Amino acid sequence: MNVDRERWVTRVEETLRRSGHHRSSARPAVVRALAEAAAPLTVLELETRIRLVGRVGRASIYHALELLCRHALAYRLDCGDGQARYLAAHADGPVRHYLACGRCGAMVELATARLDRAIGREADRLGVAIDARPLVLHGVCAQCRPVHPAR
Amino acid sequence: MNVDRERWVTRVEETLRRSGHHRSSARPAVVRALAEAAAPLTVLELETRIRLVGRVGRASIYHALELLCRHALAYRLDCGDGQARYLAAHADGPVRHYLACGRCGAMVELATARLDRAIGREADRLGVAIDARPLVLHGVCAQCRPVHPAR
DNA sequence: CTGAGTGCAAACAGTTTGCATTACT
DNA sequence: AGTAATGCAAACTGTTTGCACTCAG
Repeated sequence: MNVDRERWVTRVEETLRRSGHHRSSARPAVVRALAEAAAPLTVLELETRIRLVGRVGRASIYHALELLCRHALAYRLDCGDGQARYLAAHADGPVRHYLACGRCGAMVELATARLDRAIGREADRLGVAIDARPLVLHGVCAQCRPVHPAR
Repeated sequence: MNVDRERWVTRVEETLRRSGHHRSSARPAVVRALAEAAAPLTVLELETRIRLVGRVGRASIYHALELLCRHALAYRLDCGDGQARYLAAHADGPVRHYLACGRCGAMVELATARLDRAIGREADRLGVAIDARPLVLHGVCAQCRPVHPAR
């Protein structure tokens, strides 16, 4: 929702400002692109979107993403295709998990509750701590399935 | 267990033989190293172990692993540290999931049942297919936890 | 003899880093 | 003025590929 995105942008700017970071051109562009993204984006996708507005060096994008992740303002996802994807870390609610469709490449959002509960129980049982970070499962989305398109 | 490993090696050799693949020096070394591994191994780790016995080119290791994965005889795991890890795909029982300890790097095996059930339900609900492949969660293992070392 | 395997070296892709320049505060 | 950000270019890392040579079937 748009409100969430606004709120996230605000939180990012405030967090970084309080940490003594300047507010210049490149990073805000990355933040804006991440905020408007419907799904996790690769660095190249981010760059493409940002280039629609202005020129930004790739190194700056990496710098910005690293900063965001370090402050837990964004997540870096590993989708298994050799390039990282980045996602805004909205503060409200639990982390979202995704299904990466091996056919069309879509990232389908999964319901978290059940999964998180199972993960939490397993963590308790083993006495380990499991990070609350987005999970990427692999499979085939509903649209791409050969039979039973829905169900 | 050793029986499983033996069985896996046999299955690998038979599967590849039936697919018209030769049986030469490098690949069997990779298979042996994978069979004896207690946890998923990186290519470098594999290479190191293989070098204890004889010389094998890195390209051959990659070739062999690609072949194994293509035949679903091994899994390639993404642990988020930029290098793939490989794991023998034992035929018996469900896939194993792991916790990668962010502190010591250990790969702790998780119980699959609960997790798989949650994943299966979510797949049904959304009408998607989710691959049965090993999952890598991130966190801190029991030994590395600051408080509550066990529990 | 044929087709697969091997392994060196070179190519590649994504990411990271060095550093001089620019810009914010 | 002082400190962080930018962005080019170069370095790095893990992985893939081209290819000549070797070897199993």
